[in-house]
This record gives sequence, structure tokens and C-alpha cells, in this order.
Amino acid sequence: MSRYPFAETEPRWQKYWEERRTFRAEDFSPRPKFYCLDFFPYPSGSGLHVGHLVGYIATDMLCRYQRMRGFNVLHCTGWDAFGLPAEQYAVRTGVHPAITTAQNIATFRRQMKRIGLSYDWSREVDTTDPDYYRWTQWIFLRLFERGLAYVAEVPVNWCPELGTVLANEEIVDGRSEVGGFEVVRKPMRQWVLKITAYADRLLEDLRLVDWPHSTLEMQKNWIGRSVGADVEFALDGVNAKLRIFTTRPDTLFGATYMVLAPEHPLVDALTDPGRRAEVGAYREAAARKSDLQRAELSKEKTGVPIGAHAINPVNGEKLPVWIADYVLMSYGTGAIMAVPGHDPRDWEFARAFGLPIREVVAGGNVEEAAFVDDVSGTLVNSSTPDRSFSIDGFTPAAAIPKITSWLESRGLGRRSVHYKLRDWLFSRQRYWGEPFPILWVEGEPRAVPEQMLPVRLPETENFRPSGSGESPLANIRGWVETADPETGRPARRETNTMPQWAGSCWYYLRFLDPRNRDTLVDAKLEKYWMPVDLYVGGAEHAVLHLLYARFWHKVLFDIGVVSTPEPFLKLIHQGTLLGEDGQKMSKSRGNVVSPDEMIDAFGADALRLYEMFMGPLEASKPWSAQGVEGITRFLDRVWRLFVDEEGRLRADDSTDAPIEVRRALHRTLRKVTEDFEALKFNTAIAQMMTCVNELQRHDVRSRAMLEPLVLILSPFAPHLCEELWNRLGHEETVAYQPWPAWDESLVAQVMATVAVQVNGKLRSTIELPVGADQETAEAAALADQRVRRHLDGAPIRKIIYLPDKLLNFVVG
RNA sequence: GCGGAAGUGGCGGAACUGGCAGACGCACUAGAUUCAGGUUCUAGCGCCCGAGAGGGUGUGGGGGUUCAAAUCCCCCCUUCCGCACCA
Repeated sequence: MSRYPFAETEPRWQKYWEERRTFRAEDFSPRPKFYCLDFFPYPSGSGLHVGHLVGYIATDMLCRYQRMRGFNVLHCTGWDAFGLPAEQYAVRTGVHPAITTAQNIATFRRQMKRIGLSYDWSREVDTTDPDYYRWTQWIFLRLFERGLAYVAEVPVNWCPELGTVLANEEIVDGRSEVGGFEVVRKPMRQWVLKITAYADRLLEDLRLVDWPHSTLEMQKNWIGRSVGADVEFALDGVNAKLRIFTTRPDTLFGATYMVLAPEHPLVDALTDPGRRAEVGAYREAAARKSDLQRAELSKEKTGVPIGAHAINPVNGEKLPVWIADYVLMSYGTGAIMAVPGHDPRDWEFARAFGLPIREVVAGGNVEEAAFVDDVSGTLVNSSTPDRSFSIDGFTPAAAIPKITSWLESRGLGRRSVHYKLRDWLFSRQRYWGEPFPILWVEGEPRAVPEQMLPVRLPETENFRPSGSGESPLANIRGWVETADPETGRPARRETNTMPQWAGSCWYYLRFLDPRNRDTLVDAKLEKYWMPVDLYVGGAEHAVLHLLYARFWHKVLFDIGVVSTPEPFLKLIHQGTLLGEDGQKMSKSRGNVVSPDEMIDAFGADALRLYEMFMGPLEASKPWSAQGVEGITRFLDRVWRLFVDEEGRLRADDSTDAPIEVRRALHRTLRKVTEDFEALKFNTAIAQMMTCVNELQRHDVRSRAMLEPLVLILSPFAPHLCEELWNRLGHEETVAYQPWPAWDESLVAQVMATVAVQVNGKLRSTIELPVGADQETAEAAALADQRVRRHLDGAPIRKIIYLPDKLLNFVVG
């Protein structure tokens, strides 16, 4: 039996596409544009595994389909190539990260070409290329100019033993992954980007995008906007005010104590001398705990009173002030009023330390649990002592604006909005990243003039940490020490580098105009191609990459570089591929499947088809080597429809075929088209299998039947279909052939199978002409022995008839 | 704990807007082809009873709505992902 000779055909067609530049995107084509983007690949040392390919194959199929539908498709890729692994490798082996990176990129590119991805390779970009990072630096300068990049002392993970700062992922159980040394929090001078200035817009504009529900929710939670009130509490005997944030100002009358974060700046001034030792010990213990430990130990509330008292502005009550690590310095104002009756955390704390619990919202039982329902409750015990103000009787929802404006009118507080989102720590103490275009002159940061960009990463042999916590760049004195180009005064270069997120924040723009030396992207090209119509990648980047990229995009929008408020219109996350054992693919489990071994054994088309046939794109699903074999059987069957045992073309020029076959083909044309629009590749493939089975059963050789099949299969199995298309006598690539239309009259059913039920149970099916009326259907059904037996002479109470679908007798 | 997604044969999965559950494929069984293995072709394949015809039962569990529920509603269980006391 002849089989599809993939080992010979596939490289041949790949070469053809490369030589003819088949997949070049055409700038300013009058055809409608379609910009389809994959998440930016990080070229790791281990190469691609089959799981990485799911998204790439899906977008490739869609792009091939769109080209046939007449779209001008932009589909390209590049390399997010800065990052830690190459640097760690350099430290171990002395091999320059640029060399490792170039090798990894070569592997990735080769593997991608081997599966027949239809990228426009002329647009390939690499974040480590100075011609690329020059524009990353350029964007940073725009942020710097606008006050969106600033310097702050931020604690980092400092490992004294290794003499370096560690990323979170380099720390295991509070110790360095390498060597297992102690890691401590140490404040260092860092660049921070003011993403919080865009919090509202990042939240609001989520309305403009078509993204998975879960991702939208994650972004909303990450931004974490909450509305409430800032309230000022006077302090007993101290000339200072304590500002707290609450989302429930309606419960102000229920406050029974106050809590500050242990790091709160007022703690020192407020602590009673007699309590100093205890307070100091608690603060020190809290400082020693990492964020993680603080969260883990959260089961049991801890805290100490500091001996000070605050005055409740609504009733003049004196409330004891505590410090406790369940209050975070980084959120709100770092201080709260505790209302144990109506907040579960305060309730637990009050119970643990015997503090009073007061009910101010009736409707629950505050002795048993905090009552938090802000819809059904009614305010009680909430009047000022002089009765001049009261919110008693209101629901919390109604009381909140009332008390907030009362506080505002008396200068005691005001409506306020706080976010969980924090500013973005943007510097790394590493070599293999973009240098900051910043000079330090007399202690002040100054922008490197634009015409001096890029600030190149200097050559070095020594990638070891400087030992001071600064990046290895600090060791390169000839680079660090320079002069201010404006004044000639001595200057020191910034030695931090940018994080890996930087280059991936804007790569989708560079693809539009990758070789432009004058600007990041030509405005006309940007207007033509943007926004990205479909963005596909893993859910692991649902928050950070997508939020950071949106932030940069909005800044670029504000300065007129881009014309759309959002970069990515539609987003899809492909599911993860698990190993054959159902576990996540990983080297250590030894269940990683490499595309190279699959292509060697089954061919690229089989791999592509199988990855899409496994199940819905978004679902995670386990790999099956036997499944790939099943797909090769299908491709071989297709091959044999066209080519006989001797390798000769079987197809003839006849146009007729049995009506069942014509129907099957046209139903398939419709189904595959519809499934493409919905990105349901698995069911599209199933339908093509059904169609091929039908063609084979009738031994169809008609060109009129076979050619449309080649066309619709070509996005899935492009090598096989190019080969068949060519053998059918066509000179040109199949890639731009018009997508075949289906004939509506052949898709329409003539006869319908109607299910006949008695009391909702299926008893028989009858074949009726489409649109048969109820009388006809009943007569046919009643003529059926199997139906009659179940009716058994019982009175028919009701008959439900759905034409062409179902007839249900309700009896008894 | 909160937020999200999901639970269908031995396995991956299919099922429009509530209307024949299990398309398509894998695995398996039987038969044909082949010297044989592989390939290919034909048929069968949820579970239970039955020689068969046929009957019963069945979409994580329990209730409900309906002529009719994988699909809608309520309660519960499990798995995966994200977040981690956000006042």
C-alpha cells in the first residue's frame, strides 16, 4: 500500500516556500489585513517540545485559511532572547550569552521551519539585537521624561554568600537555589515604573477587548480597585493624625480598636515607652518573615498593643492602637480601623485578644461571626452622641455615601480609591538585559541623548556578579565611567539592566516595520496593521506580560506612536499538553516529546494535524503517540485517493459523483469553514475524516470532488496538499487559492430522520421528507410496530412534534 | 478562604438555541488480504439482562423544572489554574 512520502515532500515544499517567499506580508495591500500574533518565544537551550507548538500550529492554520479567504496576513515571529538562563550558563561555563542565545535561536528557527509554519521570516526580530533594544531604550526615555520611571529604594533578595541579588524563581524555601545559601531582604536603589498612574485606564479599557473571561477577571483582581473612604483619626495626646482606608465607612461607629502595619512610620512615635521592647520585638519578627511566610502563618492572628489611643471622629471614643502583620503597609494607608462585628479578619483578631465586638449592622449574629452582608443589613447604634447625625435604619449601601459626604463636609475624611496594583520594579542586577540609557551626573539621573542610542551592552568575559549587589556591568570600569555629553562632567552609567518583560512589551509593533532606522514604527504602517486581530499564547502570562504590554501601549498611545488604545483585540490561551503519563511535560519526569522525533517518525503534517485533533484548543490534554499514528493513517488514505500504487495520479476530469458523496463534500466544506471561524480545529478534522471515508467508500476519482478537499485540508497539512495540488497539474502554490464555497442546495437535507418517542423515550426513528407535516409524521410513526407496541392502546394525551427532529407521544 | 475553568465509554473527545448521548480517532475483538509480522479492507465495540428479537440503565453525586435535561435551577463532591489577610 502506498503511503504519503513525507520525508521527501516536506523539505521540498519548505524550500519552495522559502525561495519564493510565499508568506511575505504585503504592506498597504488593499486586501483586508489580518494580524495574527503568537506569544513571543523565549529561545531556551532545550529547544521546542510539542507542547510549545499547539499555539503556533493553531495560528498557522488560521493564517493559511485567512490567506485563502483573501486576507493580507501578517504572521511572523522573533526572539525574546534576553534573560537569566543564558547568563547563568555563562557564569558556569564562560560562554558568552550572545553565543548561547544565537545557538538557541538557530535551533528554534530550524524546528519552526520543520513544522511548516508560514511565518514571514523577513520580519524576524531579536530583543538582544542593538537595533531592536535601541527602541526599547527609546521607550524607556519617554517613560523617564514623563515621570513614569523613577528611582526608589526597594528591598531585593540579597544573597551575601553568592554576592548577588536573586530573582524569586532562584529562591527555594527561602534559600538560594544554587548552593542553598541564606537570602535576606535588602533595600537597593531600583528603577520603578509608575504603572499605577494607568490603573484606571488599564481596568476600564478591558471593556474594549475580546479576551477569555478568566483572564479578564485575573487582570481586574490584579489591579484590585476598591472604593471607600480615607478617614482621619486624631491621636490621644499626640499632635498627629492617623489616616486609615476603609471600604465600609458605614461601620465607623462599630470600630473598637485600630491596627497599624508593623512597618507603619507612626509606630515609633506612638509607642508607649513601657511597651517599646515588646513592640520592637514584634516588628523585628515581622520584618524577618518573608511575604510568603507572613501569608503562610496567617492562620493565627498575631499582634501587640502599642499603648496609644486614637479618637473615633464620629463619637469621640478612645480606641486602643495595635500593630499586627495582618495589616499590610503596601496597601491603602497601612492602617485600619477594626470593626470586628463586620469584618471577619477583625472578628478573629478581636476574639484572639478579647477585644470588644460591637454590632452596628443588624441582620446577623456578631457573637458567632462577622456579619458582612451590605445589602440586607440595617444600620443600628450609628448616631453621633449629640444626635446631629445618624445613619440608623439605612442599608449599608445607602449609608456609605451619606456618611462619606458627612465626613467630607467636616473635614474628617473623603471618598477615596485604592488599588492592589503596585508600581513595577523595572531593574535587574544582571548582565544579559537591555542597559538603561541613563547617566548619573552628580547624583542625578540624566537621559542619554536620543541620538546616542543604543547604549550597547559592553563586551566582557566576566559575567560573575560584582559582589556588591550591582550587576556585572559595574565591573567594567571603562564602560561605567564616562562623561556627560552635554556638560563634560564626569558621569557614571546606570549598571542595572531591564527585566525580560521590557523587550516583549512592544515587539508586536516592531514586526510592522522591523528594519526602520529612524523610528520605532512608521505611523502609516502602524495605522495599517494595528491592532493585533488575534493573539494566542499560554495562560501563564495572563497577568504580567499582558498588563505590562498594555501599559506601554497606552503610554505610546498618549505620545502618538500608536493609534489604538489597546494592542490585542482578541486573545486565546491554548491549553497545556501533558505527557503520556498525564503529568506536566518536564525534563525531570522524562516525559517530554520533541517535535524532531515526531517529524522523523510521522512527518510534520501528521504532527500538526494530531496536535489540533486532540481536543479543543483551550483544553489541556495528554499526548498519545498512538494518536499520531492514527493521523498518519488518515493522511495515507488521503494520499491514496489521489495517487495509485505506482505513484500515478488517480484523479480523472469527471465532474459527476454519487449524490451522497457530493452531499458529504459540501457539508464538509461548510462545517470546516464554520469551524475555522470558531477555531474548532478538532471537529473540522473529524469532519474531513468523515468526508474522506465517504470518498474512499465510493472510490471517487472525480477532480471536481477531490480538488476542494485538497484546498480545505491545505491549512492543516500544507506539505501534503501542496504536493497533491501540484500533481493535479497546478503550477502555483495552494496557499493563495480561493477558499472553496459550498453549494447550499447540496447541504440542505432532503430526508430527515425523525426520532419517535413515547413518554420521552426513544422507540423508533422514521425517515420523512424534510418539512413533513404532523399528520404525515404521526401516520408514519403509528405504522411502526415498535411505536405501537409501546402505545399499547393507551389514550394519547399530548403529541409534541418538531418537524425534521422529533415526535413525542405522551400517553397514560 | 476568594476568583475562574472543568467533570460524558477502556482512552482523547463530539453533541446547534433543552429534542436520537457517545460523531471522529485511539485501544480492543472477530473476519478477509498477506508465506509471516506490519500494512490495508470489512464488521463489532457504554454498562446490565438476553442465543436473538428486544428490554432496562446511563453524561461526578443528590434533588428540582419540563412532554423531553450532558445542556436550565438548587445543594454537594472532585480535579486543574490564578490569588493569598488588599481593610
